[in-house]
Amino acid sequence: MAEESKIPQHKKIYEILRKHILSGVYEEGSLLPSENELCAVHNITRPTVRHALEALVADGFISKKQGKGSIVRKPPQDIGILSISGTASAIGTQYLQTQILQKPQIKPWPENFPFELSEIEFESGCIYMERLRFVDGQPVFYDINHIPNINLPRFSSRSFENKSLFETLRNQYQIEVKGGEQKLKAIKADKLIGQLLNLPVSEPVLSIERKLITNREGFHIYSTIWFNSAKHSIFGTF
Amino acid sequence: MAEESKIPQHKKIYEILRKHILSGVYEEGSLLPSENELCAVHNITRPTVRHALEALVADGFISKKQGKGSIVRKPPQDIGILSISGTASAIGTQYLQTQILQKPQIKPWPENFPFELSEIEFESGCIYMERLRFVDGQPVFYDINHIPNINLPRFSSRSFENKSLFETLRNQYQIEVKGGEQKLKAIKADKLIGQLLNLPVSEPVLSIERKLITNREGFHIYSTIWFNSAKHSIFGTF
DNA sequence: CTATTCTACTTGTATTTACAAGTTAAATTT
DNA sequence: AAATTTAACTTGTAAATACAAGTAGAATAG
Repeated sequence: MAEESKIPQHKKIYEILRKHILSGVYEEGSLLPSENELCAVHNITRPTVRHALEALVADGFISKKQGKGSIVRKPPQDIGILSISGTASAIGTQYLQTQILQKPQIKPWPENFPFELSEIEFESGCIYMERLRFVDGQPVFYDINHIPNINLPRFSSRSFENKSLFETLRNQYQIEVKGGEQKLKAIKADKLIGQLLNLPVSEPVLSIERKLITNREGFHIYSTIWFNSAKHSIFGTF
Repeated sequence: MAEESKIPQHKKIYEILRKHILSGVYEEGSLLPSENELCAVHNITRPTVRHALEALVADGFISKKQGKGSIVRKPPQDIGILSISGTASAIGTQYLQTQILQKPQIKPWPENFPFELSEIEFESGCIYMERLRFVDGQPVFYDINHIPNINLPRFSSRSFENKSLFETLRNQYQIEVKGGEQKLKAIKADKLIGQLLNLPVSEPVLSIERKLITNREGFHIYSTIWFNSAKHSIFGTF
């Protein structure tokens, strides 16, 4: 047989599965054939199949669950149009100063919370905090955070002045952000935002609402961020 | 020896290397110990080491080069503060209509182009195109694209009405977007942008400037996008 | 009928082995 | 001295194998 295959096996399997997911052969939420089935069908070994599947996981086409299988996800259609991947550093922490406007405080969830909460999240109440962050002495962004008060001993007494909230969660509580969703908008600054960010009212401000998914099932972090983009941009690599 | 290790080996190696990169044991741009060295030091096998390294690649801590080694990257510090990862679908292509304002056209690069170009990019000129995109009959975003005119036969005669520019590049030319950088701002609409997006002048508009890195070395895609966020948000999962 | 156990699946972890292919610098040849 | 070849690295691909661990449904015991 003529070996026209310069592309590796795992890449071929990746491409086949990717195409099938995008073209709807496998429906969203359904299971991919098991790794052993894929081995048999394509006549390759399991490590190779797993290599392909890991790439599909990394690219968001599937998620895997031990004992169950590989679940087809909503495909990241329209890739690149406005989409962003990877991890970005906004401005660089070294020049970023943080002022805590509201120390972590246990409260009930606000009414009309823009995201749907699970029962356990709702019953546990939330930890609320507000921060204002400065670059070169000028306020650049203001963020409020809602975190479910589930198994976070001593959290509200920790300092977040110079530490990243997320590094603390990772190091002290083994909570890692796995992904999330967000909405971006350009809006006019209202009176409060204008005051905080030192901007005239109705100047454009970038607003981000996000829900972050963590490695703890049902544990989400909710943030709203207002960004003063007059003198700075949000810069990100991905 | 007491086996207190419930966490897998590859995860342990990942954590060790991650910590060392973040704490500056390995400088940016330098090489990690080779896979075989890591095997010897930690007394594990190469597939396990590679598993850990693949995770580091996925998380942006290193990049790898065959024959050379694993290169330490600028760590994605400040993860989560304003950072975005994964792949997002902005609005969903099914409701998105595209109007080509300027068909792909070969031009020299504009003066004062905001990004630095490689010599080969500059000498080849660029393919320029403008699109206006609609949701529910209303203009939602306007984008201009600069693509280096390197080995893209028949490109300027292709239709992009209903296809994603990026899908075309992937399917017809095997060009894949591997990453990139971008700047986001909230700005006031000027006269032109206001006209195109059907907005009063000085309404807030979201602007994105991006440089995309592809699997072709030295081949980048440059885009500027203006987004009307009055009635829609940019929504993304990651 | 209910609760438990078992079994047959699934993916997860890990070793061992072998060769291919790209990179770099030393050794050799011209 | 310069160009070429070689050797010693590096990561990339891929097989064969084994067992661990989670899931779900069937079989069983109460």
